[in-house]
Parts: sequence; structure tokens; C-alpha cells
Amino acid sequence: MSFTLATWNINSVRLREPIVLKLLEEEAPDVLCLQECKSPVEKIPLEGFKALGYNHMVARGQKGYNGVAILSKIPMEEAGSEDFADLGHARHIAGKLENGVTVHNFYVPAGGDKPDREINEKFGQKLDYLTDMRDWFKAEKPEKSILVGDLNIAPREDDVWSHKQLLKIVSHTPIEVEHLAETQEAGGWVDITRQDIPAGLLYSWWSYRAKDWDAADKGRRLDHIWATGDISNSGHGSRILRDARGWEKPSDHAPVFATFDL
DNA sequence: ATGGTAGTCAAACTA
Repeated sequence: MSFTLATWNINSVRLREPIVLKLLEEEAPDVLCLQECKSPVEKIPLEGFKALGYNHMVARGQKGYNGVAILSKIPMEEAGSEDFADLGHARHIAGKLENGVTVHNFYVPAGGDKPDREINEKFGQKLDYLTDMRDWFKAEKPEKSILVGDLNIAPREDDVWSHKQLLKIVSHTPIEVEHLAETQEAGGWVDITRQDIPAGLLYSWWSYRAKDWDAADKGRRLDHIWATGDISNSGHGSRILRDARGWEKPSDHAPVFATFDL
């Protein structure tokens, strides 16, 4: 059985319902994981998603900020949600698909502007969030699982437009990269996107603030698809739908895809 | 070094 999964930071699921529907119609992933829904769960517009065959959803939401949801054509039951770093934020939801695969959908804290926890509380919260993820997965020992989401870290030199210029910019600092690596190691996670596309510049986010995001192309790979080692060999076909960054009223993130044959 | 844009929800916060 083969299924395709996509992850997309949508930056308001209600405002961007039209382009979520466009993605579901044109690309038809079996599972779509969304972050930054910025909506209470009961206000997520489900009718159009259901009409396209996405009859299953698990989600956590809050008013105005954060929020994560998994839409699925495959029957799915909720498999819990965690509040790492005790922030009280809706940043994680897990679903277990009928095929036995568990999907973890994360929205890791962005971390503010200054990469110093002494003067910027948000940066400390981001590091603590990753440390709690690490410790949880170390105990949990996940199997037959996929982890996706906006992890808000671009770990590799070719995950950013300029490694040198971003070394002190939150999302690409060595301490964040180290925390992410420890989380990945603790769960035995394999980066499926980079398994498929092992070299070369790869971005999933471009700032709204650029005059011409496409021409400037100052992107970062903040959105990830990982899988546990027991199923990582079944992952293939990774891609990032850069086109979506240029759609009407776009998110600042593009959707990331991978297919798994199980 | 600064300011640039976008979303929520109606001023300030977050990204």
C-alpha cells in the first residue's frame, strides 16, 4: 500500500481555505498536515475538505495563534498530543492511520529575533521545546512513525540561501541545529526529504518581506518530513511545491511531499 | 543597522 503525505504551514486555515482546496484538488495527497491554523478546532472549515474525500481530521487549536491539524482520506484515529515546554500552545497532534502508521505533526516555536535565551525568552522556549521532544522520543522509542511539520530550523548549509549570513539568525544558529539533531537522533528519525534529495539548495519558506521572493530566492528549509528507521526505506518521491508560494494570497511556506510504500 | 509584510482582531502581538 502506497500513500502520499504533505505538510504545509498554512498561516491561517480559514483565510486560506481556497488554496488548501486547490492543493487537495490538484495534488491529492492522502494525508495533509497543517500548521499555524490560527483557529479553534470547531472553526476549521471542514465541509470543502470532506467533499474532496478528506473525511478524517485530528487537530488542536487555539484562538489567533498556533494550531495543528491532520486531514486524511485514510481512516485515522487520534494518537495524543503533547504540550512540550509547558507553553500551553497547540503545537502537536498525532494520528494513527488505518495502515498502522503514526503521524506526528509539529509546529515548533519560532524563537523570536535574538538567539540568546538570556535576553529573549522565546529563544529559550524554543530550545526547551526541542529538549522536551528529544527526551519524550528517547522514552517513547517510536516505530512505524512519520514526523512532519514546521520545525522552524534549517539545519544544513544548503537549507538556507546563505549559511554565513544566517549563522546568527534564529532558525540556523549552531545551538538550534544541535538541538534538532539531538531530537532526530533520540527518535531514530531519518530525514526523508534529504534521503531523496541528498544535495543542493532546498527551501520551503520565503519571507513575506522580500520585494520579490521568487527573484531574490532568499529561502530556508524549515519544513520537514522524517520517518523512523523501520520504514525510512519505503520513503521516496520527496518534493517541495514551490509554485504554491506564488498562489493567490499565499502562505509564506510551500508544501513538502513524500510518498511511502508499505 | 534597520525595516521590510502578513494575520488576528481591533492594540499589540507573533511570525
